Amino acid sequence: MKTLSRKDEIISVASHLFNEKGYKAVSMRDIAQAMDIKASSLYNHISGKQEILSEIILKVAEEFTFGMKKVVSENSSAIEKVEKVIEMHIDITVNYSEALAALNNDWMHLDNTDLIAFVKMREDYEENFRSIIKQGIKAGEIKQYHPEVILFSILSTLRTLYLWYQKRGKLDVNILKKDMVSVLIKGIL
Amino acid sequence: MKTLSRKDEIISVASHLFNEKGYKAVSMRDIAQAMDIKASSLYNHISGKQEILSEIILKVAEEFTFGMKKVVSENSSAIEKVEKVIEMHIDITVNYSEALAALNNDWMHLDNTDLIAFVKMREDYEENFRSIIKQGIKAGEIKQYHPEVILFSILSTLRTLYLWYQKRGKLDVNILKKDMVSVLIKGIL
DNA sequence: TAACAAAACTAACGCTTGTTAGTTAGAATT
DNA sequence: AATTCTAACTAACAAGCGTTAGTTTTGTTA
Repeated sequence: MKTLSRKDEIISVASHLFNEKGYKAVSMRDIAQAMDIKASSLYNHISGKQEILSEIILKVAEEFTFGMKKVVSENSSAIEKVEKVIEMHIDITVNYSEALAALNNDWMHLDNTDLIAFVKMREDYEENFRSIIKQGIKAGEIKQYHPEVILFSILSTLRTLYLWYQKRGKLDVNILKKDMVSVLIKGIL
Repeated sequence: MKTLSRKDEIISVASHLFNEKGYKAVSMRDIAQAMDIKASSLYNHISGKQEILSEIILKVAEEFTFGMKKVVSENSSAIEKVEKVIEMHIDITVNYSEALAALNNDWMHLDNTDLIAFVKMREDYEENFRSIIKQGIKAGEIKQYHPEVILFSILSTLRTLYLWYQKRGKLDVNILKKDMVSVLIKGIL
């Protein structure tokens, strides 16, 4: 196991604090204090507060983008693809649960190019998911509900999962996958 | 139609700004500027920034508490109660969509007694919902999934609804209710 | 052990924050 | 007409913010 670089430590500590109070409510002095150093020392490792935020958010956003790309390229039914997306979400949630707080609540504090990049990734992601659902409806695999309502319903649950995962003490991943797939899929078959 | 008091105007403007950027990212000067007055003038109507936040959040939280109390006291099946809860959520979302942003994302910035009161209301609310679901499972109306997973899945969707309602341009309430009830209920029958 | 790099420190900067004090202009009430 | 109320204003405060410059400590390598 590789040891964390000092920069990675900062990002990890910051993720934890952002998760609790949000980006704007956490100061550089807060982050430094949690590491038992002074705020100015942080600047030996990172260029500023913005860099911390964008590293946290964009890293996870890229995971989602990559995962979705993989699912879309697969040769399988729409329902199977939806299952894969659900499982991907759960895997990312388990590995990055604190970063997901920043991604969900603080993305609007990204600046300029990072903000644009993030919004684009998010829109593309949703559009890909929407396509899978539409395909499934057309193929008769999925009920004829408004695709937007199905998309919204599933995505809301997946995007909020990090909160419940943190609260209900780190549930078993495989059980979680099985239950979530059941509950989210059975309703649309 | 009663005209808004100056205090209510402040709360309305603040809700809008909190909805866009979050409580900590909005300054008293921002709120004042949006009303074309100076920040210090706000203090003729409210005691401070904290009061604005707690008025926004607690008012909606009490709506939820009241609505849930009403549903619980009804003499109807578990599934009917779940339907009522969904419809109540949609009604509140339509009437307070901007306040819901603060309730969901900024509740942790409430202080002392307000924070305690809010967390209690939230826990009670979830516990009531959980009971309805457990009843429904015991009565054979609802599938034998883990109650926590059903609770989480439905509640996530309802709690995030305000975001979609804002984005997809104010959908028709009755259509929304019908679709949401279908999608959320059919999966657990 | 001398040299070098990594990572901490102190001190301070200009700016923004929530809030207070004291004042003023206009409207409503007596 | 005199008084009170409402709601705005200017000016300032102490504290906190992100960040920079320059210096010192720490640990590794030659």
